[in-house]
Amino acid sequence: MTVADVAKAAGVSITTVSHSLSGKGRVDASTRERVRAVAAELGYVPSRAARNLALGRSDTIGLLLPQLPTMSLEELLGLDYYGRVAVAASQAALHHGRALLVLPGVQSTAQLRSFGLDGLIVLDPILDDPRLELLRGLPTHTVLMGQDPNGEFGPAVTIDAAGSTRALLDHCWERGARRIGMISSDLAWSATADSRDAYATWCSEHNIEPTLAIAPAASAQSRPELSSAAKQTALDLLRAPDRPDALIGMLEDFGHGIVLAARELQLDVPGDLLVAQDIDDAVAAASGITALDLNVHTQLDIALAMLIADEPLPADEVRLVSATLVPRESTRGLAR
Amino acid sequence: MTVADVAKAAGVSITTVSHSLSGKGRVDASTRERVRAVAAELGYVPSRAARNLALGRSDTIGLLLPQLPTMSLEELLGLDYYGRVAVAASQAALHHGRALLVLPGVQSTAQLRSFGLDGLIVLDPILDDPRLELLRGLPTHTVLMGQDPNGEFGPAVTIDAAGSTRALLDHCWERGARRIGMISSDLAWSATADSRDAYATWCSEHNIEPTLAIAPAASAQSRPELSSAAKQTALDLLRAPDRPDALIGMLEDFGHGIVLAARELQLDVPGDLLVAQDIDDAVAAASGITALDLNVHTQLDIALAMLIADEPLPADEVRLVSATLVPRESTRGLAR
DNA sequence: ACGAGGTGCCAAATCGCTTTGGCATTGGTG
DNA sequence: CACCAATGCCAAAGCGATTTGGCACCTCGT
Repeated sequence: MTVADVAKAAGVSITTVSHSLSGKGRVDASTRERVRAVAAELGYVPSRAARNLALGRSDTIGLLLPQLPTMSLEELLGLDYYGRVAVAASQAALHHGRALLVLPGVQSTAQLRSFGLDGLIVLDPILDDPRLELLRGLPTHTVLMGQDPNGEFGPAVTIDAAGSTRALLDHCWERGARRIGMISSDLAWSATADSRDAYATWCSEHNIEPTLAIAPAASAQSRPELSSAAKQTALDLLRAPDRPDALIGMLEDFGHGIVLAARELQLDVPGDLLVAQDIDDAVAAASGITALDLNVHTQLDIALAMLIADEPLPADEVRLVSATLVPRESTRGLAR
Repeated sequence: MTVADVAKAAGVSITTVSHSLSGKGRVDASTRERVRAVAAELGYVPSRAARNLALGRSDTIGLLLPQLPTMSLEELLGLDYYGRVAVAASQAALHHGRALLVLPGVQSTAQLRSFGLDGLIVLDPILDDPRLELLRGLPTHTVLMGQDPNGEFGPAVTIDAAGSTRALLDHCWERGARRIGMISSDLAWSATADSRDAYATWCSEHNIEPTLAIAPAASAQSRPELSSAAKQTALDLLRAPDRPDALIGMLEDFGHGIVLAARELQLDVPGDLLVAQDIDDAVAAASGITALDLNVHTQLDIALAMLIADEPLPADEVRLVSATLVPRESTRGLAR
């Protein structure tokens, strides 16, 4: 079933069929409708390969999933977040009339090029991300989703890490916490650094001594290790004299780890300790842990709009998206 | 950068370049290596569109995500499972040298055809699935992942629902439970029906009165409603005289709902009640709920192998994959 | 009545690759 | 020496769409 078949059936030329279907050339309205009817009748669907070749574009966008040096791909991708983004990105792309290729573990520029993408979303770049090297000289338009660690690539769409962190802190403050600690990770996301800075600033504004601990995540081999790393770190903090009355976990599963630590020390959440996490997920929802919704759909809509835009965007174009606080049981309020 | 450029640079014909790179025609070994070197030097990557057009295939496989009539796509897709499958399928496809398109919410056959797929995985078909209608007369090879509700389409790869259910039951039995109840859902997956049948059979084999309850999931609008539906159902069962000493939840979040119910009734898990779930996810892992690992990677490997196989598979080819029991705290054992 | 300008349609070139069929050249054989 | 087969290479014909440029015809305005 090709244009030629439709042309023959409609008694017109191939050109006229193409013009009729695309609405581009000069075709009599009645002819155009007739051709369209014939095409529909025959169930004609244009060959994507031929279109791509003729038009020089593929209407396909890639989603480059992250890689961490130590954590195996399987484990890392076990994080709900990446699955959610993959599905949400596919939806958004379809919505914009594009197809989306999910790309985990792409190794070489050649492989990346071989997909003939005409747009690429790079998810959660980290410092010295090996993937960024692949992008050099790539003819494809690229948008980072997450913060650019070197400030070298762009454009990007990212969560307003500072604002989001402050939202979490403010929320705990409102609920009565006065010694709010943060458990960050050693992952080289620059959002991590921004959040810590925001935390330090916020503390000094509120005349609070910051309590920042780093839980080892970069060396974790599996997902449960993330929460137990957070748990150990939380235990140390909570055993200290003058223990925090609120703890914020800055990675998936950290909130849960903190809750486990509290339980072990027989501390009530939220009676003795408020707990929050900087990213929402199924575990946080199920455990009633207050968290930030990163508004993945919004981020992806923006990313796609940037990719699809006619003129290429300036490399320093960075669009910030605010996270939405989802208050839950874990920050309802301290006992007194 | 085209074959013509490489040909010119290497001083050979286009044919020779093509043959050298594909290793297909008759080319002198030294010439072939020289051409390859030149191509690598120039960073030549063949145009996928041109390949696809010439070869008449796209090396691209689609993953058709499920749709439920009532639950919104966003909510349904919020289930971790689909995100995990999407990412795992992408990995598997890449591994087989294919690209994978994630397709949520595809509406028409025409849209489906427009992607020029040469393989399609249909995830979790339900009874009267509107998507199955789209497949009629589709030139594309199709494999169902999940059970075929009408037994009409095939081939398929699916979890051995009966065997898996029995594995869960046996596990609870070994851990001392003697009144094992099941909370199933009203979703029209045929695996659901198979599991219930297996449950009935198992019970009669063990001379046990079955305790089967159906929690409303098909009408749920959001994910938390799933666990609260399971919770309500569990409450009813647990308040009954001669309450079950084990409950198995047959849908994501059901295990958690059961745990919530037990907590509300001050029943200890696993001291007073064993809890298990038929599908593993982050919440089950975090809550220490015993669950079945559906071995998504294995299923996908098989599905891809079936799609890629040279001769088309018989429509009744169904490959069963066993689920793996992941024992956790929730079934450690009853108090006495 | 004649040219200008607009309208409706089409033939042919193009995108970049694969593959068929054929032409020399070489090497081995009777 | 003549013949056949094998080898190395290439020109050209697809794949199925888009798009350019041009040909006829029609309709005005003068």
